[in-house]
Amino acid sequence: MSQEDKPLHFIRQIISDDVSEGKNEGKVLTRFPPEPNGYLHIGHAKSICLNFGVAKEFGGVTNLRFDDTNPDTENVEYVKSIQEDVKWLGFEWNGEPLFASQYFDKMHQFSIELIKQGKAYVCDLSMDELRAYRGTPTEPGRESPYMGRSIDENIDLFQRMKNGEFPDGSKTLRARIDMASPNMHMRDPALYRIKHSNHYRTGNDWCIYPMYDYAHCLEDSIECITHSICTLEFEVHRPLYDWVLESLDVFPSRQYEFARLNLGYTVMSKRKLLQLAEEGHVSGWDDPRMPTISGLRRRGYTPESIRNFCEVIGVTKFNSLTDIALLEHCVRDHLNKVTHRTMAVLDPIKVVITNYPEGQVEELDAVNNPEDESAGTRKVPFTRELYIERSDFMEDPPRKFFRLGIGREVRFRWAYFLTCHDVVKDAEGEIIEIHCTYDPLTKGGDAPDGRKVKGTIHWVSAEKSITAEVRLYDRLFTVEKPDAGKDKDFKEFLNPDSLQVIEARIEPHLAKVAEPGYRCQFERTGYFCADPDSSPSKLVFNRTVPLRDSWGKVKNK
RNA sequence: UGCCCGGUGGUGUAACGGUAGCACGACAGAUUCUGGUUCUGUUUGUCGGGGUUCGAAUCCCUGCCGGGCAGCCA
Repeated sequence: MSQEDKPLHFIRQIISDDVSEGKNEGKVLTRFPPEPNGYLHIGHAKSICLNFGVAKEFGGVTNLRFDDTNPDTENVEYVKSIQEDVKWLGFEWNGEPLFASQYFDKMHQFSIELIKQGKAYVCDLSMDELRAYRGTPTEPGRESPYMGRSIDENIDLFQRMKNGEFPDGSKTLRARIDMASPNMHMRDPALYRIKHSNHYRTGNDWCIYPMYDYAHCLEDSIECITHSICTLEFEVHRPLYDWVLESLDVFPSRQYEFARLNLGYTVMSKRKLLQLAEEGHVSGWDDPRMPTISGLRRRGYTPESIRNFCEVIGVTKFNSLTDIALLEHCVRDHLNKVTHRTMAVLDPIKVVITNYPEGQVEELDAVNNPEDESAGTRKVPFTRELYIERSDFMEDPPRKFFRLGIGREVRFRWAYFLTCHDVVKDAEGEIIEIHCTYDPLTKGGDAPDGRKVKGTIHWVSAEKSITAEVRLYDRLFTVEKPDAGKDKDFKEFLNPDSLQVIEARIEPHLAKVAEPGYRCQFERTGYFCADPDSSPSKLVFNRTVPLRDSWGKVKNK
């Protein structure tokens, strides 16, 4: 999609206006601020593409900043994976990765300033008491009995909180705003809580940690972020964001909110993804069925296709549910252009060519990618005994079936026209062999007499093909909104058939080229990607996405 | 029931007071050595009611519907 084609969604509009008005000297600085408490998913990709994309469009850059203000849930494994995923998606952040924890000293200084202004106080209310004092969305809260403490007393108490004199949960530092505000977040929100926890970066330097609402705006301001883009649920936090920055008279970063991505037949919360990984419903965060970046990567998705998806879904403030078909379209669209074709038989049945010489092997030329002539050709061995898909043969086919049947002639891709004459069955009546004859004059796939066939099917040599494990994935859940039910756990909707492992027969040349991460199209079936589990001695492929199948639709009618 | 934010075909979006368009999906056809790709066509929409205006998806009022807010999570 070219620059001009990109819709001017409301975030682009705001930034474009700011730049043309000369706000911040026309500079644009955004940030991507993940909390390192889980792996990134496709919803984060939307945010990444937005933040990095829009900054770049207007000549700006983007900071990668880890919002590590809660040491209980965060760790370096996540920090590492997040950096990998952002890079893999094709984005480059400004300078070194940044960490909220780098600013703990500054944030602490700022809070002393707030206390001195009379805008913050130490509160001894317990969590339960605070809940009672806070009121509800429809009823105002009540002022804390500790609100009237003197500035000196607050400074002393806050110092002692920092020094570790008090146990977890015994005190908080709170902003003094308005307990009667209709906005719950303005009812004297907690700024700092006591947490005697070891932080993966600051160790035991701190036993008080800043809350999101206090920390995030300051992180933005300290870095002079011009446009702080976040999701809709933070909309009601914006008055507090502005309150902190205005009270401290620091760089006025501005927060803008857009609707997070919801995708059908999956879940998008880190908590739920963690649950799936930890409880073994999937093999881990990078299981190819997961909507994580690492899962999609392992599944065979390309960064280009994910970026394109993030562009076409748009950016609005409307809560929507995006059709998974759109994501699949994006990956097919890209893979169609770039992947080599190869023949792989997923559910093999043997074909014997009764008039083909025993022991003869022909190396036939096959086109690698009809969409890209520069992809060249390869040799495929053709022999007397072949495998084809079981579904490509029917003993008593309906009229619309264009594949092999008794008395029917079809083209074997890049090879010959073959006509079926007979089948061999086992004791149960199951077909175990299909007997055909070939027409030597049709070598290469065309008949010199101009004869046409309705169907072309793929095949591999029984003798020369190799085996590979193929993992066929289906949607992880059986319903479009697995987490919609209030009384039903989302795991009740897990699809028991989301993974099917089969043994396929594939073209021998794949043994040489299919390094883990190698993507290709198995003709007529789908796009596949060699898994990290794959090795030269045991090839393993993941099905990224099946090809569109208009025959499947006809058949199922 | 308080406050905040939303509502355009089946889905996702565009239209910035002036012809409701695009993409995905679905359906039909053409092309094709992949029932893939490509191409063509069809289908379906401004939440309701008032107003302002020559003219409203757009501005105003009102109703309805959906989402968010009561962590010492982010």
